[in-house]
Amino acid sequence: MNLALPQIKNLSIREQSLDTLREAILSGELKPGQALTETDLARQLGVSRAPIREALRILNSEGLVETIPYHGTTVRRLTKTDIEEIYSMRILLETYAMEQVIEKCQPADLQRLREIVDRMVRAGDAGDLIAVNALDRDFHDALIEMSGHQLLHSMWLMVAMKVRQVMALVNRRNTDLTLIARKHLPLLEAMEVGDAAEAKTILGRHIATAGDLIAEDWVEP
Amino acid sequence: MNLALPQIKNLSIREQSLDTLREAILSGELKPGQALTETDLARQLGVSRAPIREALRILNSEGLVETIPYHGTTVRRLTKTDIEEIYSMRILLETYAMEQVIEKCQPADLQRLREIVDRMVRAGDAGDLIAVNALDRDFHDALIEMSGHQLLHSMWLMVAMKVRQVMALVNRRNTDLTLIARKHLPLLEAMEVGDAAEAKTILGRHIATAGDLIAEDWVEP
DNA sequence: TTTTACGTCATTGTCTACAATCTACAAGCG
DNA sequence: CGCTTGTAGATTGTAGACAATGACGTAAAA
Repeated sequence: MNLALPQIKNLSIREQSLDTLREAILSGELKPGQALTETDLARQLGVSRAPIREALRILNSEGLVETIPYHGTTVRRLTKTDIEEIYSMRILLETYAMEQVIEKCQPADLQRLREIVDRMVRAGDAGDLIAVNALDRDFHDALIEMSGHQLLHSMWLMVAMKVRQVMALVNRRNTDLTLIARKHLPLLEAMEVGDAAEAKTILGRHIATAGDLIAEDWVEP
Repeated sequence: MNLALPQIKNLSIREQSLDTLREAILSGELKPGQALTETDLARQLGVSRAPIREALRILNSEGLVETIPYHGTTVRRLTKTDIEEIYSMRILLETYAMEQVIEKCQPADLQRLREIVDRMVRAGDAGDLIAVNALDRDFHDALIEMSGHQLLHSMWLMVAMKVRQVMALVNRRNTDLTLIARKHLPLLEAMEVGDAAEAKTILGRHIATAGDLIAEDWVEP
């Protein structure tokens, strides 16, 4: 018997609340400084306070919200220093992953990355900003994943979340999409010839310039 | 009026429970695989389940425990791979911190480190294992802190917790205390002359050998 | 006018009771 | 005997009520 029935997912209310709130924060729907009162959230999501509280504790330990006892929970504010730290940590984690991946040098991995970049280039030519961003995330996510380093991956998830949030909050200046996509090409080439030093340099610069652009005209509300 | 009265700490029950449980895990009192039933914990700590649950959610997102829905929470098991990952991450984070610290080169920082090492050497000569360990932690903690990188610090806290747990669980072979303490001396010298490359190399080896010793004869229960 | 004391209100912290779910084992059926 | 199905016990998930705390405004006193 195999009817290909869809898996029934029965996530707990806590998990659903957590996902909803986190998504709202990362998408910029909930802005830094915004107060999150448990009662309101519970009413809005149609649940009781208990699962909301547990979700908020998790978001707190993820560094997305801040809680002051008996005072309230707010979406964590992002300073310019935060941005710089996020991007410097990105460089550290990703270049390390790059090193590990090149060391193992699995052809299948390289092909997977190349496919992502190809699609990114096509999306860039088509002017599809959203697709380019999604594929860019996929690329860097894949890189970390391919390192096979679980702890690295979990740390990177934290940083990647904050990157998403920053990207959602920043007033995107008219960026050259085709340029972003094509910037990944020399990186891929360095990986294919196994030049770890070159690949790390390119990747580092790639991330640093992206971070600098954002940190440069970051205005704190 | 200044009676030097001790500060009255009125931490929430959740925080107290969290600290208690975390300490129990990191000290090895609660061993990997150990089941943590909310009702039992609540009864033992003399509180209700609600704050216990919130504490467990936090420990879960810190990676110290694992929760399976409707099944229970257990202390996370540590595999040999986990150990290797923990120590490789330590190297990555600490060498980066070292780079940052040397770049800024504050004499006061160096002096602070030297004081810690001096005390460590003395404790080593006195055969005080506990003091040596505490001072070793202080040293590496100070190094990270002096980098002034908050995000780095928060990530390092996660790794440092797991290091503590591993250290508590491993059957310590009769290590040469004076050797451990004195191993920090060449590191300090490299820092004082501002030789970043040398300092990073020494630090990396220092941590790697410590990790290898532990990973080597790690037996999973 | 300034300062202090106090009461009100909103919000979080905690507790208890009840519902939902899982595991394991026993009972029914071929 | 083997498989499925039902049931019991334990554990987690959720809800709602109540207590504790802190902020703010108001009024009384210096």
